Parts: sequence; structure tokens; C-alpha cells
Amino acid sequence: MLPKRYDFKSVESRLYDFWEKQGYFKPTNDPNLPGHDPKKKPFVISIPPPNVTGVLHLGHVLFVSLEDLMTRHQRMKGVPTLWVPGTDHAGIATQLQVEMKLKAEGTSRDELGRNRFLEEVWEWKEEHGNRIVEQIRRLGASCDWDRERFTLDEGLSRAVREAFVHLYEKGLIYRGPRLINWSPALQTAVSDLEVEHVEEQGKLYYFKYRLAENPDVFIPVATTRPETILADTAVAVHPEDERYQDYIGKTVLVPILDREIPVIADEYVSQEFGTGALKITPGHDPNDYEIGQRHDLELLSMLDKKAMVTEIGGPYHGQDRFEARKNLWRDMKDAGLVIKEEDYVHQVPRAQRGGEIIEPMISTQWFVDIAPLAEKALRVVRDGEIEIIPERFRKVYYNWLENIHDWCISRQLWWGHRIPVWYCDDCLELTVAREDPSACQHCGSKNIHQDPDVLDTWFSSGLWPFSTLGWPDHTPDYEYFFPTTVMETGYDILFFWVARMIMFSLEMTGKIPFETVYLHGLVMDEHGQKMSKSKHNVIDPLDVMDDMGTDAVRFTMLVGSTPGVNTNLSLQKVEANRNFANKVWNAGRFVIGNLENIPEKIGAGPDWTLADSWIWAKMQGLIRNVDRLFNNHQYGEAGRYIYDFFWGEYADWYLEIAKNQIAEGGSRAYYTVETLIKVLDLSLRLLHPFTPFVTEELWQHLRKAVLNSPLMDIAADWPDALMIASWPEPRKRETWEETKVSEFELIQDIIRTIRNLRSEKNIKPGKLIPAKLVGGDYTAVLEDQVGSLSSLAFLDPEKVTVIQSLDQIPAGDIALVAGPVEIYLPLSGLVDITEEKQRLSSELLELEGEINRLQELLSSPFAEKAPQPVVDKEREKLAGYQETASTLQDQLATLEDVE
RNA sequence: GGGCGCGUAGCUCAGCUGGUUAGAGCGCACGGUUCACAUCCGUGAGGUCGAUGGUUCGAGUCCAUUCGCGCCCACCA
Repeated sequence: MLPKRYDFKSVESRLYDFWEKQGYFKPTNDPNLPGHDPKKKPFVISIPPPNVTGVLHLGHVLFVSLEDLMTRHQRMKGVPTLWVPGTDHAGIATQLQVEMKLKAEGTSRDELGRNRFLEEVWEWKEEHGNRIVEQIRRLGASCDWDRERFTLDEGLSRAVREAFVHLYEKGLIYRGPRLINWSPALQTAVSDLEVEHVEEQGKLYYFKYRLAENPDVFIPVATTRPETILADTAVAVHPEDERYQDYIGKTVLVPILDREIPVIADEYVSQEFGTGALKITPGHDPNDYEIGQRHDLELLSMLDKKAMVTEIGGPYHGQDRFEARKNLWRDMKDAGLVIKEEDYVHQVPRAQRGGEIIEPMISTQWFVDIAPLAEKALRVVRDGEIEIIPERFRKVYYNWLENIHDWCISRQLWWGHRIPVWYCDDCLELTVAREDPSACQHCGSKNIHQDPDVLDTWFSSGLWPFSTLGWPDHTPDYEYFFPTTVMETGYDILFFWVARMIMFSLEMTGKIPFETVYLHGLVMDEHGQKMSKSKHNVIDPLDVMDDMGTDAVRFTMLVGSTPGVNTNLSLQKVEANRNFANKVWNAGRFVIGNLENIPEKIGAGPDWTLADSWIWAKMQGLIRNVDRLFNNHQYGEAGRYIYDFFWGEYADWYLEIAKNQIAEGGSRAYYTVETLIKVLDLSLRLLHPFTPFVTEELWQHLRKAVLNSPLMDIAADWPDALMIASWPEPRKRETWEETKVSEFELIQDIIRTIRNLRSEKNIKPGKLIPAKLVGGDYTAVLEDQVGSLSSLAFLDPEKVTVIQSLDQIPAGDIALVAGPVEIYLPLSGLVDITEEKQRLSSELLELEGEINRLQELLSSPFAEKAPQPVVDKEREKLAGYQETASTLQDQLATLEDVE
């Protein structure tokens, strides 16, 4: 017998190994194998590669769960399915980790030198690189691990070179001095996307720009970064600003340095803001840079790569940027050049990694001229070639691509793809090559050296969907599996990654990289707060999996997530879903237990009870709903439907009735067991993409048990594993379904009504009571269901009578109504006339309220304007209520007579 | 400055193309050791869907305005 509790610990790793060993993770119709049919359309996902040295967090859990769900679903549908796994070298993040380790060891990357340092990083990668992969496997990810890739693999590195050279040759990559975002701590340039603008409390400093010709006269200027005064090369005012007309064209003195700079007029300056006069620092501010270009201003750099003041800063040379700010302002104060400072909230640029303040600086870097690529990427989404889910992100995507700036791709790091450019020390020309050159392409000199920089990590990520399949070679994998089908990832990397993949793919392969972009939300804590160590609200998925099982965690993530919306996770939810897994397990145990001695089938045709028909109809309805929801990518909703069906209908009702039907024996019992099996089988199939472990384990037990029973035919075509079993296909609704469902719902109603009363009257749960049911049109149905009714409502089956109609209402009984059925419980000891009258009249009152409402509704324009079926439905409802009400009135009248 | 999301029971959230007494989990109250399950079973209390106005026979579900929370993009010192 199966253990009472589902022991996920022993099941999870065993099943994962089993699946993998059986080769179920590998795509059917493999293009590298004989018999491949190129016309069968595959389903392909490339994994968003996690950082190779990262540790599993809930974000990973969410995307792995979703992608595994999609993958398993398609696989079960019989589609050749491939999920390509892999990891990302994550330039900055990984380099930082290793640098931190070196620091702890009392050394540094500079001390080691480039080659030794890279050896260290590779070592680190080997040491930690498998951790994240192991963790993803623990989640049940059905990836084809033989196709695992790493962005610094030889193949992918070739792809990066090909892409770089291709773009260079097309003139879309260039090198030059530009104003870029410099991270002094990381000692590298970063792209615009890697800068976060954080609103912070700062100060606005007002000071004097004295006129060179007359130092008593000044222009007041405001700034948030006074230290940049040292690199000012102009003061700008609006051309129409009356206050400053006289100054335009004159020169003013840079405070302390007393350098003479011009006063210029530019439309950019806002007259309303600050003093209406703007200091211009083309070397350290993007706006000023542009103004500087327009006016041909000198470009000064007052900060070096460590953000220390350069010789431009005169007396402040060698000081840290913030130090210099303080000192300069103090000196200006002493010199009487300060007007005032006020509190000011503004956006401060900070590094996405590390959070330090970014300095805009002039630096020579490599850039991608991205606008031509963006244009194509916009088109494919506009045309619907690529679908984005949820749709609203299309707008976000358009907006970004329409206003895109050139992409700074060089990083002054060591860990990454080295830029494939060599400089000649003799002729000074560059050589850009796919293969490492041994000599200058231009003069043949051997005196060449490679560009020391590496590429932005996202450059290689942008090639991911095709580089992982073999591109630039046209391998069988690339030919068959590309373009991929779904790109499932977080909306937070729509620009970083998704947009760039689309641009690169269109440029490199001429094809879209994927057909559908499914964007999930971020995982927050149970109150919608970002998880962070400082808030102590971080949930470690590994702990939770240890505690409650992988299925519970997966199901929670899947059911709690809607596309594009953040998910709030709480342990309580996981617990609830652990209970669900346990429920599934136990329901399965019950079914399997019943296979041990199956009653004989008598007669030819099937002998289904109302409950059998009902659960079957419900099952079919569920399949239809799940199918519909999966087609709309509403996986969470689908999961909830399955949950509700399995627990609320199959386990709570059908299993309970089945017990009774089996106990009665005979042919009916036989068909009950058959139904139990079939519905369980279908449920497990639907549930498998959500909770693969418990369903697989249970299903295999079920299969074995069925095959060893007289009902073995049912499982005749079941494969060896649920994972590769066929997905339930929706069928057309059959005409009998509706009738059976509503009849059964009447039975449920009766049972609930009686349970209700029992609870109200404090009748001991186990105590069997007699009952008289007046069935009217449903008499036959009720007669048939006495067994079920009795067992679920704890009636004494010997003392249940069903009659069609009643001459006189039994005065001493408790009277109940369930739709068209009257129920009388002869419980003389418990009847209190006053109490009963109270109960009946309050019920009647409530009902009359409904009747009034419906009567009004039906006499309103509703009756004419609403569609006929809707109106009919309300009419029927009204008729039902009226019938019930009249019964209640009769019952009430009887009680009056008693008095 | 532009754009987006959210605001539904005490808490956390569902609610597809508008259809007419609004759902779940947790929590709460009451009652339960029948051999699938106390990680359970039964019963119950509790929201009129942030506010206002509109479209409609009919709105949580569409439109407008508004309040509150959050996010993204953007070169106002």
C-alpha cells in the first residue's frame, strides 16, 4: 500500500533521474537522427540563462515553472518539444564575485594580472557553475541537458565574433569618444539601461558667475553638482530672457579657477527654472554635451577613471569627487561667490550593480548604431509576427525602440567576450576579424595588440536563441528548431534582452527569434514588497522546497501568477498547495485501494449512476475549460480550475458517493471503479504540467494497479510514464450532460440542506436519522439516489421514504425545501414549533425578496431587450423560487394549525 | 513630463469576450477519531467590488473624472 503521506523527498530526485534516463527530455523527431520529418512543427523554448554562479531565487522558480509547464503540455500533446538550457557568464556580476573573493584573500585583479585573474574566474565558474543548474533540475525542469550551453562556450563565442564582425562590416558598429556612463567603482562604462535614476534628497546650490569685465556684476547660476563647475566651459541663458540680454556674448569667470568662459544663448535653457542661467559642462552632462556640440564649446574632463579630480581642477587636483564638492563650495563661500543652497529632490543616476553614483564622462568606447536594427524590430511586432503577452507591453516596447540611443557595448572588464579588434602599432589601422589575426591586415606588421575591452554581457545574450542552436553554422538543430516558439521571461528585461534578441535575430538570421513573448511579473513578498535582505522578507525557495515539496512551490507560483503582473508569495499559500498535493495523493490511494477486489460486471451495457454521469460531465467540462485557458496563456486560472474540480467535486463528492456505490456491489460498483480510474487518470494528466512529481508517482502506481486488475483494458494504451502520456483533448458537449449535472446538483442541494439543518440543530454527525422526501417530477431520481443521499446526509436508509406527492404535510416533522423537493425529518424530540416557524418564515422572507426582484426585472425592458436565453433563465429561476415559496407557505400553515 | 499596473471578504488574491443573490486560500466561529486524507471532513459568519458620473435592458467587468498605492520611460540645471 502507498504511504499515507506523499513523501516528496524520496520521490522527486528518483523520478527526475528516471525521466532523464528514459530520454523523455529529448525532443522527438530529432533532426540529427534518421527518420526525421522536417515538416512537423516543433515547440521550442530557450531558457533565459541564469548567471552561471548565481543561486536559485524565486524569480528562477517562477520562470522555470512556467516554461516547464508549457514544455510538458506541448510534449503531452505530441508536439516535438525542445527546451534548451544554459547559463550566462554575467560579466560584471561574476567578475565582482571573484574580485570580492580576491579581496578577502588580500589580493586583487590588478595584482594578479589579466591571465591569472581569468584563470581564477574560470575556476570559480567550475566550482559554482553547476549549483544553479542542479537547482533548476530540482524544480523538475524537463530541459534537454545534452543541449546545454554557456555564453562563453566556444560555439557561442564564435557566434559573438560573427555578429560583431558582421555589424562592423555593415558600418553599424563604430568606436569613438562619446559621453558615456562611467562607473568609478566598477571601472567601466555601462549602458544607459544599466543606470537607474533614483529620486533622492539633495541640494540645489546657487552661486555667482562674475563678469570678467566687471567682477562686481554676476549671473546667478544653480547646480546640483558644484564640483563640475571646474569643467564648465560656458554659461547659457535663454535667447529671449530679458534679464540676461546684456550678458550674451560676454565672458564670465569660473569660480576659484578664474578661467574665462563665454555666456551663450540657447533655446534649451528654461527661463523659469532655477535662476534661468545654466552652467555648461559638456564633459560631464549629457545635455551640456549637446549644447557644447551646438556651440562648439571646449570639452574638459575634470574627473579621472577613479572619479578623482584631474589637473583641470587646479587646487582640487587629486581629490575625490565628493571631497572636491565640499572643498570647492567652502572656498567659494569664503570668496563670497555663494548665494544660497536649498534642499532639492532630484534623480540621481546610480549603477544597477553596486548602486554607486554614475558619472557621465567622455570616453572612447565601442557603440552599436542601433536605430536601423530597431526599425525592423518594431515592424515585426507591429505586424503581429511576434506576439507579446500581455499585449500592453507592446506599447512599452514601441516607445523604447522609437527613442532608442546608440548602445555602448564595450566594457572595461576582463570576464567576457573580448572585442575582436586588433590595433597595429605601426600603421595604426585596425583589424577586425573572425579569427585571431597574426598580422595587421593593412601593413602586415606583426606588431598588433587586441583591444583590451570585453563586450556587454547582453551582446551575447542577444544572440542566445540562435547561437545555442548552432548559428552561425546551419546545423540540423538550427534548421529545424529555429525560430523558437515562446520566449518566456520577466518584463523587467524586455529592453535588456527581448528587444535585443529580436533586433539581432532579424539582422543576423533574417528571421524572428520566437513567435510569442510571454512576460511574467516579479516575485514579491506576501505584502507586495520587494524581497530584500535588509527587510528580512527573503524567502529561499530551496528551504521551502525542502519543507513542502517542489510540487507545492511550483503550483503556488503558477496559480498565483497572471502574465505581466507581480506575484506575491506567502508561505501560507505554499502550505495550502502542499495540502493539495497530499489530497491528490490520498485520493489516488483510495482509487488504487479499490482496485484490489473489483466487483463483477453483470450484463452487457454500462450501468452508470447519476454521480458517475455527473463527474464524467464535469470532467469533460474541465478539459474544455483548461484547453481554452491554456490557449489564452491563462495558466494560473487553469490551475485553479483543476484544483477546484479535483478537491471540490471529485474528492469531496464523487469519492464519497463512490464509497457507497462500491459497497452496494454489483455491476454499478464495477462501473464506479472504472469511473474513478478514468477521472483520476484524466485529472493527473491535466495536473502534470503543474505538479509533475506527485502526479507521475501516483499515476505509475495507478497504471500498475490497473494493469494487474480486471480493468486492465483501460490502461492498455497508457505509456510507461505520465510525462509522455497524451494530453486530454476536449470533446463536444453531449446533450445528456446538462440534465445529469442539474439532477445531481439537486441531490447536492438536498444533502446540503439536511447537513445544514443537522448542524443547526446540533444533531450528532454520526447519528442516522429518518427522512421523508417528496420528489414530484424528480421522484424517480431520488428513489435511485437514496443510497448516496443517506450516506452523505447521514440518513437511515431503512427509514428513508420517497413519495411523489403528499396529501397532508406532517405536522410534527421538521420541514425543509430544496428546490422542487420537500424534505420532512421526523425528529419529534427536536422540534420546537416557535423555532420552526421562525426558521421557515425567515427563509420565506428571503425567498420573497428574490421573487420580487425577479418579477420586477422581468417586467422591465430587460424582458424585451435581453437575449431570449438570458430571459428564459431568469424566468425558470423565478418559477423555481415560486414553487419553493409556496411549499414553505404550506409548511408554515401546517405549523399554525398545530397551535 | 510621458506611459503603465493595482485598489474586490480580517489578510493574500481569482474573476475570460458585460448577463444579473460576487469566488478561493488563509484566518475566524461551531461541530466532528466511520478503515483515502486532521497536510482532513461538515456547517457558518464576513465584501456590493476605492469614489463620482456616464454608456447599456443589464457593469466588479466598458468610458470619463477623481483619490490612494506601486512601477517604467524621459537630457530640466
